Amino acid sequence: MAAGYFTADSASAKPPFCIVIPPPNVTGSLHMGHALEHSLMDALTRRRRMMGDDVLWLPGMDHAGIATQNVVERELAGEGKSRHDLGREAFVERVWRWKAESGGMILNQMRRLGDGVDWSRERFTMDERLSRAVQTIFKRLYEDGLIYRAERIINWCPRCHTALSDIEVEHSDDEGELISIRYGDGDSSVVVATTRAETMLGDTAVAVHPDDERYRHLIGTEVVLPLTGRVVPVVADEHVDPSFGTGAVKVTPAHDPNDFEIGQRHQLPALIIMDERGLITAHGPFQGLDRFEARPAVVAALREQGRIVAEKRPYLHAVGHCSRCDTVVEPRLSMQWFVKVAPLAKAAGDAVRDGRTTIHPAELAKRYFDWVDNMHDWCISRQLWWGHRIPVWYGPNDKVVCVGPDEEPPQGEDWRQDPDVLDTWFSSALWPFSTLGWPERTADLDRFYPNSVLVTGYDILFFWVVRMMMFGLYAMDGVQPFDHVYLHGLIRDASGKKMSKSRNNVIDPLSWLDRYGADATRFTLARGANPGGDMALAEDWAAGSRNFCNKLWNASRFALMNGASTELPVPDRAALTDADRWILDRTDALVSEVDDLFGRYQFGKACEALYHFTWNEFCDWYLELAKVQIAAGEERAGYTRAVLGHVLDVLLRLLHPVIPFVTEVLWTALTGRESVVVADWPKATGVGPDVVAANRIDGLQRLVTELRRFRSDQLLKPGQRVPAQMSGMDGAGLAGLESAVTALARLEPATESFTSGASLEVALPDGTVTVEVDLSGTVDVEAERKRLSKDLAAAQKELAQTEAKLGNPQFADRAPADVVAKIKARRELAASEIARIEARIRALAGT
RNA sequence: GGGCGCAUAGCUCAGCGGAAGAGCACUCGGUUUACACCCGAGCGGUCGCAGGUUCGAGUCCUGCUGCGCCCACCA
Repeated sequence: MAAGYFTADSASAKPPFCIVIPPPNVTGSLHMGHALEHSLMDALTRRRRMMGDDVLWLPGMDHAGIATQNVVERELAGEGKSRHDLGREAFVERVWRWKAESGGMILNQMRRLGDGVDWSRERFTMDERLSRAVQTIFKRLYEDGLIYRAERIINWCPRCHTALSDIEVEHSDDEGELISIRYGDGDSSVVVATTRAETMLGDTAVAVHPDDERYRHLIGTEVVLPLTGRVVPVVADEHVDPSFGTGAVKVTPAHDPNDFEIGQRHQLPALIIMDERGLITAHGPFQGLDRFEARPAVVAALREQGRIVAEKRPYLHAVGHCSRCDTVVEPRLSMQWFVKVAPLAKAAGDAVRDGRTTIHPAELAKRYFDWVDNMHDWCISRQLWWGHRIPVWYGPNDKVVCVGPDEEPPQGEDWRQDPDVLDTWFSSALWPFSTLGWPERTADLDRFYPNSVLVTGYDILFFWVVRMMMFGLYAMDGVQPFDHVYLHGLIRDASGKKMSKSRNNVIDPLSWLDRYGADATRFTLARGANPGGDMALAEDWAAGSRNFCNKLWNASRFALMNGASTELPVPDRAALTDADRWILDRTDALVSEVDDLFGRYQFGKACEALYHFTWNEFCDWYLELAKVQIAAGEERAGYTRAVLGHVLDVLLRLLHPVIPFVTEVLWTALTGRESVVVADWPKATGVGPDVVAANRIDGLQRLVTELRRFRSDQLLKPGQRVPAQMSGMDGAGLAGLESAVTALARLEPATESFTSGASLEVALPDGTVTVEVDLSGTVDVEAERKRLSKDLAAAQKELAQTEAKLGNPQFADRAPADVVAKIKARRELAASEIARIEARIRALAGT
C-alpha cells in the first residue's frame, strides 16, 4: 500500500470528514474496548474516504495525570525513593523520560490493528501547543468569572494526596456501623447517629429540623460534647430529615459536605481534625491515629463513658473510593480551583436539545440531559506534579494574577506560581479543537471543526463528552465540537460479565491478532456492535470471523481461477441468465442496505447482511450456478465471468471498511488497480429487481433443497448421481433451469433404460414439479412414509390456521388487501401440498 | 433513595402490530476438483409471569418477578 492515503489535505476541495481518536492514556495498552472503538472509527473513516471525503482521523494520547504519576512513583518506590527525594523538576523530567522509553505502547498496537490514522497529525495533551490551549482557555474562563478559587469540601484521596472531582469517585456499598451517641446530659441531652464516630472531634453543632416537636425545646440551647468537653449549639436546619435515625445530626463542617453547608448557614466554625494523610490532628489521646484506627478508639472511649446508646452492625451504606487506587475518599475542607459549570452545562444541553449534536442511540440523550442539568461545580485543581500547572501566579499579598500564554510570567522573588496542576479531563475537554491548532485559527481548525463524529463508550458520556461539549461550545463561540456522537457498548465476557483483571476473564486483543488476524478480530467486533448495546465476546466469535475471511478468500480465488474479471463489460440483461440477473439484483439491494446501515451506525446489522450475502447467496448458490454456466460454452462462460467480476468487485469494496487487509489483496488482484482504500464506495443502480428472475431462483432453491432432503432421507451418498426426469418445470416457472437443478441436486439425465423408482412432487408457488428418480429399488419406504406424515401434519396445520383467519369476518373487513392476499396464497399452497402428499401416500400403499 | 434498560432456540443476540429468525453449539451423512477454517440435511422456542387494548400482540398499555447499568452529601 502506498503511503499517503491516510493523510488529510487541508487544502483539498473535497468535503471534510473528521474523527479525533479518544486519546488513550500514555500508560495504557490496547484492550478490547479500544479494539472495538478503533474498528468502528476505522470503518467509518474508510467508508467516507471511499465516498470521496477528505478524511482526517487524528491519533494521540492523554498524559493521564494521576495514572502516570502513580506508575512513575511506583518505579521510584522500587528504588527506595519518593518523588519528594527528587523534587518537582527532576520528577517531571523523570516522567517525560518514562514516556519516551515505555509510554505509548498502544500506538504500535494500533498499527497492528491496521488503524488508518493520520500519523502526521499525532498529538499529546502535554504538547507545547496543546498546553497553550489549556492556558488560554483557563485565562478566558477566569476572566469571564467561570473559574474561581474557593475553600470548599472536596473529595480527597489520602493515598494520592490530591483532590478528586465527583467523577473520579466511585461509590460502593460497604459495611459500616451506625452508632448512636448521647451528647449532653439530662433533659438537655440529645442522641445523634453516625457512621464516622471519629469526626465528632470536629463537631461544632448539633442540628435538628425546625418543626420537630421532640427537639423544639433544645433549639438555641447548648450541649456538651463527650470526650472533648467542648460546648456546641443546637441549631435548626431544614436539611435535617426527622424520620432518619434519631432526627438529630452531629455537624462537622470541615469533614462533611452537608455539614459544611449547615455550617455556612449558621456561621459555625469549621474545625479541621485530620491532615492530608488521614491522620487525626486534634489534640488529645487520638492525635496521630489513622482515621480507621481512630474510629474504634473513639467508640471505645465513648462506651467507657456510657455514651453509646445503640449500635447497628453491619450497616450497609455508600462509601466513595478513589477511582485510581480504591482508597476510601475523605471529604476535606480545602482551597481549590473550580469551574462554574451551570452556564456551560446549559449550553451543552441546548446543543443536543436543538439537534446541533445528535446522540446515537437517541435513548442515551436522556442520560446526557440528566447529567448536564444536575452538574455540580467542577473541582479542577490536583495536588500532583504531572500535568498542566495552573497558570496562576500569586503576588506579594497573595493578590492573584492570571497569566495566559501571551504574557510572560511575572518575575521577582515575591511571585510564586500555584503549585497545583489541572485535572486531566480539563485538557481532554479541549481535544476536539486543541488538536487542530486552537487558539490559532489554523487551516485544520477551519476545516475539521466541528468534528464529524465522536466514537466512544457510553460509560464516559459524562466524564468526557459533556466536558468537550461545554468547552467546545465556549471556546468556539457556540459551535458544537461534533455533529454526531456514537456511543458503543461495553465488552463483556461470554457470560455477560464485565472484563476485569480480578475476574481473570480478560481477552487480550493482541492474542486474537496473533491467532486470528486483524481482519477477523475487527470483523468480530464490528459484527457485535449495535448502538449503545453491550457485547458478550467469546473465542468462538473470532474463529467464526476467521472462517468467514477464509471463505471470502477461497471464493475470490475460485472466481479469479475461473477468469472473473472487471475488465469484461457486464452484458445487457437480455443476454443474462436468471441466476445472473438475480445475483446482480441482490448485489444492488445489498449495496443499498449496507450503505444505509453504515450510515445509521448499525455496524452489527451491516456485517450480518454482508456475511449472509457472501456465504448464503453468493457462495452457496451463485458460485454453484456459475460453475454450470461456465461449463455451458464460451459465450455463456464469458458473460458469467463478467458478472462474477462485477459482484465480487462490489462485495470487496463493501467489505473493505470492516475487513481491510484481505479485501485489499483480493481487490487489487481482481481489478489490477492500486488500492481499494481509494476505490469508490459502491452506489446502488436503483434499477428495480427482476421479479421473474427472483421468483425463479427462489423456486429453484426450494426445489433443490427439497431434492437434497429427499436424498438425505433416502440415505443416498452425497456424491452419488441419480438418474432423474423432471416434468412441470415450465408450469412452476422454472423454464430452462433443468440443468441447474440437475447439477445442484446431483442428478443426472435419465438414460434410455430409465425405470422410475420413486416419484417426488414439489409444490412451488406457481405450480408443481414432478421428479421421477431411478433409485433401482433402494428407496427406503419407511423413511419416506415418516417424512410424508410429518409434512402432512405441517401442511394441515397451516391450512387450518389460514382458514381460521380467512373465516373471521372482521379480518376480511379490517386487514389490508396485501395481507389478505398473502394469507390466501398460503392457504392454496397448503391445500395443494396436502393433495400431493395424500396422493403419494396412496401410491406408496400400492407398492 | 432517584433514573434508565433488559428478560425470544443450549449460548450470544436480531425482530418491535400481520406466516417465530441468525450466528455459534448440537444430531445425522459426506474424498461433491474454491474452501473440512468445508459441504448437505436436520433437531431445537406456549417470545419471564398475570391482566388489558386489537379482527390480530415477542411486537402497544398496566401490574408483578428476576437481572443489569448509571446517578446519589440521609448523618
